[in-house]
Amino acid sequence: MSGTNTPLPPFDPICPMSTFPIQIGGKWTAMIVLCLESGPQRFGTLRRHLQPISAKVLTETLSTMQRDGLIRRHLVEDVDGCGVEYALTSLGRTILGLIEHVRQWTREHLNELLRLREIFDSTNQINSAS
Amino acid sequence: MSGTNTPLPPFDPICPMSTFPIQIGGKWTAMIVLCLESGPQRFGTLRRHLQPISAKVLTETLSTMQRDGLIRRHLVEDVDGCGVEYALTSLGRTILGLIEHVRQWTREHLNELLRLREIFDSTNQINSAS
DNA sequence: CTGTATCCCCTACGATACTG
DNA sequence: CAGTATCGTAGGGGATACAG
Repeated sequence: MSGTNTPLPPFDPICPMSTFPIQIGGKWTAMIVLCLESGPQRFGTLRRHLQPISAKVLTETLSTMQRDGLIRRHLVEDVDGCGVEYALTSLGRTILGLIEHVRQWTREHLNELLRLREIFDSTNQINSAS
Repeated sequence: MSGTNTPLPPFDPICPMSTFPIQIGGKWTAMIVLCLESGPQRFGTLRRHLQPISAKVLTETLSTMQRDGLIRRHLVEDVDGCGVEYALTSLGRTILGLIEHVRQWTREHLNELLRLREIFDSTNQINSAS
């Protein structure tokens, strides 16, 4: 009823690039590709969907992706005026395959990596006091 | 005879991460994994092999990789004294698969991406004079 | 709604010099 | 040979405010 809900799910925790950074393009590129997988999205929708992202960074990333031919931008007619939509190109869709491989690796091996990291950190007590 | 040549090829130009950054770990992580694919390597050999890398960054990267269980470090006996060798662990070997996928994507799609980028840049003449 | 324009900050990365 | 110790830097990312 309220109508302004995001039409997409709140965003699935993907491969946690913070713990082991496997990055495709910028920090948000892969997530944007995933957001666009099921169809074109508006700027505002992407923004809400990617939550803590700033307008500036989203604009920058989308611009770079358009430059590289990963997405296409087109205007849409809205009730209250102008709107913009972003859609994956066929080249952009090829990124989906890459992401899938990354996610698969993550599913299979990230836990072990994290476990070994913890063991290493607790073995070599580097920082405890100053 | 001279003996100090790098036993490995000068380094194959991999997926040019500078033109389209697809990064696994740090800037050099993937390349180090590739260097170690065919067997353990000494610190100095890696250094020469990765050429413009600084000792500090190489040390840092190797340390991180060891922490994450991607490589193992062990001492070796040399003619003139101490030496160190780095070798891939089984977990580290799983990265090879990831890299292969990235390289395949690169082979198949990077040229098109670069072409589209050039077209975009020449169409939107952004920077020419001030 | 869809962006620009600033400003700031932090972290990789790099250059250089020095040590066991 | 295999690193440490410093110092410096560039740029990616973030917060906030403003504009068409």
